[in-house]
Amino acid sequence: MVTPMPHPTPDRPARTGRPRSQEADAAILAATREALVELGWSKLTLGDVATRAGVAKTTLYRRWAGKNELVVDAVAELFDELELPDRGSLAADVEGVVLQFAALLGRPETRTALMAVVAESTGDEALRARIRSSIVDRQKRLVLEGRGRAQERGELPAEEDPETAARTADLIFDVVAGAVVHRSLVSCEPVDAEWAHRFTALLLGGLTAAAHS
Amino acid sequence: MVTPMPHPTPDRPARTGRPRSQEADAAILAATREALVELGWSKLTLGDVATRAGVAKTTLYRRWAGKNELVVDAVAELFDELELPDRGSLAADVEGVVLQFAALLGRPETRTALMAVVAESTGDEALRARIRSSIVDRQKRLVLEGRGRAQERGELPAEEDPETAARTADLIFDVVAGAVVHRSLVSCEPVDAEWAHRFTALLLGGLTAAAHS
Amino acid sequence: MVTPMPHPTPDRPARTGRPRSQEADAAILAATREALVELGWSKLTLGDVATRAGVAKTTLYRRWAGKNELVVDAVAELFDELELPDRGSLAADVEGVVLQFAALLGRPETRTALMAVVAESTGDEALRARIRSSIVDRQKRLVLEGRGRAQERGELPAEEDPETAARTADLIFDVVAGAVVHRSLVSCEPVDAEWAHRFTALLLGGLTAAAHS
Amino acid sequence: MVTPMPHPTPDRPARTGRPRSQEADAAILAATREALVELGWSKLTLGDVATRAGVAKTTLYRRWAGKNELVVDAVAELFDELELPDRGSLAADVEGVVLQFAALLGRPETRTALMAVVAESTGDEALRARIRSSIVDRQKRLVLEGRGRAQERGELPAEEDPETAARTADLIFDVVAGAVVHRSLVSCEPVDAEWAHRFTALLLGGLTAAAHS
DNA sequence: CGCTAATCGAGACGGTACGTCGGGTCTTAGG
DNA sequence: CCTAAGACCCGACGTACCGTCTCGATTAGCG
Repeated sequence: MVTPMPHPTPDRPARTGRPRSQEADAAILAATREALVELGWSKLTLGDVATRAGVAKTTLYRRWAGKNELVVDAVAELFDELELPDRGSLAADVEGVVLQFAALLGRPETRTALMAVVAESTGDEALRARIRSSIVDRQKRLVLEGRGRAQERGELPAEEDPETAARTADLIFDVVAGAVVHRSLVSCEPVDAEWAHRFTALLLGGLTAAAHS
Repeated sequence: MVTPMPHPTPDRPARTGRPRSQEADAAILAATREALVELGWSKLTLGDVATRAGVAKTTLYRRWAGKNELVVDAVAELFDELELPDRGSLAADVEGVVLQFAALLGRPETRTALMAVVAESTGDEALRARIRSSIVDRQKRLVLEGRGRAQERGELPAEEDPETAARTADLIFDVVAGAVVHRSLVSCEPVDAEWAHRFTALLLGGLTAAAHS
Repeated sequence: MVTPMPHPTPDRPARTGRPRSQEADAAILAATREALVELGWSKLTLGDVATRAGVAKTTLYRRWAGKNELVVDAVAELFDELELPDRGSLAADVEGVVLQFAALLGRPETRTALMAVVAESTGDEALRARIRSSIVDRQKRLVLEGRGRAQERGELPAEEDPETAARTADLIFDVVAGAVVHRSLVSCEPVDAEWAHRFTALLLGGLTAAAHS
Repeated sequence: MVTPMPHPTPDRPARTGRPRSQEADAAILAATREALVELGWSKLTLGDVATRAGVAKTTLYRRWAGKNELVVDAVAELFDELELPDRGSLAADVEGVVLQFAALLGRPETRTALMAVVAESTGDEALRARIRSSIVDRQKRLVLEGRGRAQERGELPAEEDPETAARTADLIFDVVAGAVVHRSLVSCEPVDAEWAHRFTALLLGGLTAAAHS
């Protein structure tokens, strides 16, 4: 399957014929999330999603090329909820976003879908790219935003080398996201305020120590 | 499927009837890894595994309750390869194990299977427990071993409170494993010597900073 | 199996969705007869029939509930070939239909299938009814037709009591069909012109004798 | 399968090793009849028969080559029950044996097994021979016995030509057995005293009429 | 207002894999 | 040599989804 009808139709207005139903899209995505919660990834069925959405299977396949694409889209928007409210200090900001992220991963549709699509993507470069652009990379904004805010506050020095800065941001992103995901989904231990505090201390301590070396 | 014959038979010796073939077990696990590499998780078929192993499908179902259980067992032993060779310093040890772990995750059977079974486990407590006991928890030994060695060397102080020590070990484990997995499988960036070095600096810096606070 | 979709749909027109393929039905029934000849009843496989018919197994199961039902339908129409050509006398007509019937039972698909479905039907009232309505009862027409023709010729008197007439017709039917089947399939002796002649003499002699008593 | 261990061991006394259990044979045959009644032919399982008989599958396969052979043996002896008690006249004798035969066919194990093994035999000459020798031909004695008795009584003339006599006996056998089986198993109508009387009248009338021609 | 064309629902289609079951064989330990 | 037990290979079962396809029936915008 190669995305036979790429997706709605961004700019090609399809000026003739019956237009696609907007409600169908919303109903399908909602039904997908609902089914994910109830059934998990592997037992989720496109036919079942169609039934839940009150839609024909054909309608579903006209818009998405398969399970992977559908679930990625259904889950992606959930990740846009993450924000970085200004809590006054870098440490507080980090703890805040860690807890927010953990709360997101605690929701069944998210925890199920995230790992599943990542797993599915290991042999599919196109899917991997879609995940990164739709989900992962969009969250790096949080790191950059947090660093910018900390620099404004004077908690962190302005970086000299932009390349080093980018690499450090990537490192932080992998450490934060990886640790929270691992704690939450693999170790299956709670990401509570206490853990967030200890983790934040470790991270910021490491950053300042690394900066002085 | 309800795990009709949970697994071989550890202590119930099944003293009657033809004994189960030891070679079949080995052939099945090897075939599973081979098929994982070639096909990936979702296209892996138990019938195909049986064929590759030169074994009847029923033989396979006698021993494992399904795809998940089989793959967990097939992959678990790969993780036992990880070791902690003494490289003379804590930093060198950490970098070594990070690179080793990354190399393991770079192998197709591992990268494919690990995320998939974790994903599958989000709605299945029994599977989650099996993964933890067969794969995850066994690697915590590396953290404990590394810390012990560092304490012998005098790089780290002997911990005062055993509970705090355990929590710190868990934290470190989640940070290391999570960061490497995230870097490798989600961000899809290489875990090379340079990244390992930067990560180790961050981790150890954070540890000593946290210890002084 | 509980006849999930009893059969095509005689009067319910199923006005929505893609209509069922007529060609598929014909191909399946033909493939069934072919497979019966080659393999016999017990080695006939629905999967194999589907393959021969160039049809998916599901298509087959959509229409028939199992092997029995399929074979009954596949064989039933063969029995409609039987006719009662006017040979000028009752005796000649009877001999003719006996030989025709024997020829039909000599064909491998018929001889194999008939006994098998009858055997299967001993514990299945629904199947028994299906066989009677699809195969057996339809041949009683031959008895009635032959009697009518003989009465027109004056060979037999018009019956007085319709109930007695019906019972006699049933008796004749059982005697003719039973004797031919038994001779052909159980005793495994040829039903040739000579046997047909002797049998006809016995039957007609008995009828006239019984009529006079 | 070609009867790997022909059958018990008629004259070869197997003078060494543990002797075969006599009780096992009886238990297996009884269990076979029991299972036939409950399950019918096609759902009868050799494993199930073994379990019912309290015997290992191996034991069963050592004695019989398969389902067909086993069932033939299990059913054959039931047919030896048929007798021809002297009722004083040929007509009464015939009616008696017809009713006896119908009663036998009314028993579930008989009705099920008879047709099934006959059906199975259509493509297997060896099985056909086994059935004929074990079941069918043994019943011809009834015809011969009845004729002999009728000749003693003077109801029938002594036959002149032995070949004609044999052919007539075969014809009668096919007509009687066929009609009763067809009435009972195919038409599914009761073989009661009334039907037996009408049938006997037809048969004997036909015989005397044919004899005069 | 009618045409054109893409949409919608429904459901049948050819496939592939599932997990189970029965057949018949083989391999144990024990009688 | 037999027996009970049970694992073995094999092949068919009937089911579930897959992704595609054909239907008749809606909707739009354009002429």
